[in-house]
Amino acid sequence: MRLTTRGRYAVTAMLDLALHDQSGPVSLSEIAERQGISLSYLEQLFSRLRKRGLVDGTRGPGGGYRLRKSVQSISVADVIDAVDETVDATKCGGQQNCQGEQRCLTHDLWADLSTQIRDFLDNVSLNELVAQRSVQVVRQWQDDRHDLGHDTSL
Amino acid sequence: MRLTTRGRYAVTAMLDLALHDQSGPVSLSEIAERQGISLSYLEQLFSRLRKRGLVDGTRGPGGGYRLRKSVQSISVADVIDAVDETVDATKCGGQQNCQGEQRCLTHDLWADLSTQIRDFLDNVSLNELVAQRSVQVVRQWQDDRHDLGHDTSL
DNA sequence: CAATAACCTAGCAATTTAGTTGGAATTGTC
DNA sequence: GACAATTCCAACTAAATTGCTAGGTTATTG
Repeated sequence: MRLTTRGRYAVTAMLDLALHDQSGPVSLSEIAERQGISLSYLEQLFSRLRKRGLVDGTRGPGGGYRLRKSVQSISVADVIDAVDETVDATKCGGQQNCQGEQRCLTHDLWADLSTQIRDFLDNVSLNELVAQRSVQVVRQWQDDRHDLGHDTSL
Repeated sequence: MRLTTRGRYAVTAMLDLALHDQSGPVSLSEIAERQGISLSYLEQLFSRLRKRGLVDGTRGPGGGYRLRKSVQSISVADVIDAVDETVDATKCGGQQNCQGEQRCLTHDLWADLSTQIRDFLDNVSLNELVAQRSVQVVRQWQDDRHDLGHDTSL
């Protein structure tokens, strides 16, 4: 199945955006610094997020990205789908041609698992993440750290 | 996370074993043929399964593998654990050092998801798979096909 | 015009994966 | 005892993927 660092990075970056876009667009370099993700890699991720209509980008000084939809209406599954084509535990992508032209013995098992994962991720929205205490704690830490000179070792 | 073809192959092979070991040891070449998995690759997988105590191997003509425990007591999670070290959606493996020395923003999300997946796979045992109608259908198909000359195109 | 930032394309080093190759060592059968 | 079947074992490989870099261009602000 396909649930990799790329998806994790995308969700983390989107959450960072959700936490900071009240005061206007958030630039990728801010996110890169706060979340410890390479800028160019973020650009690639946000290119996909933009094409999926999850964010809007504005160029030039003071520019950056904003969420296009409300935090309630963006699920973690939306974000992962945007960057990581499939969240599917079957080999065949649900096509039932896992072995030759036949379904493999365990097709249904993987199909069921995929459904479980999808249900879970569909039902977590960005605003639920924002509301989590653990997220707020980390957020505080990160904001403090990057308001001062950002010379903490990494 | 780590839930790849290797784990799928291992579960499929173990299920094949569960379906056929009433009549004595099952050789890997049988499984390879029935399930369309490379023999040498199966050998590598069964080496791990054996080290984890899930199967017993006997050499020589008429030899092969048998389940070491009952089908009730082997879960899908057991099998995947044996071949694919981690089923963990976090980057840090639960260590909370996902970003520098800090937890990343979304640590808890991935930890929760990992728990969900693990619960699901823990609660599916080989005998439940054996009992599934869809498995029996495919089994019938595969057995018929390989009892006759196995010249069906692949 | 200069700086900032999104946007775009190509490539790359490392890792992982599924598989191959080439062999032992063990055991049943003739 | 020869031989074949089979597990067992180690090293290698081709292909894909991943996270990232390099090197631009376009648009916008001041």
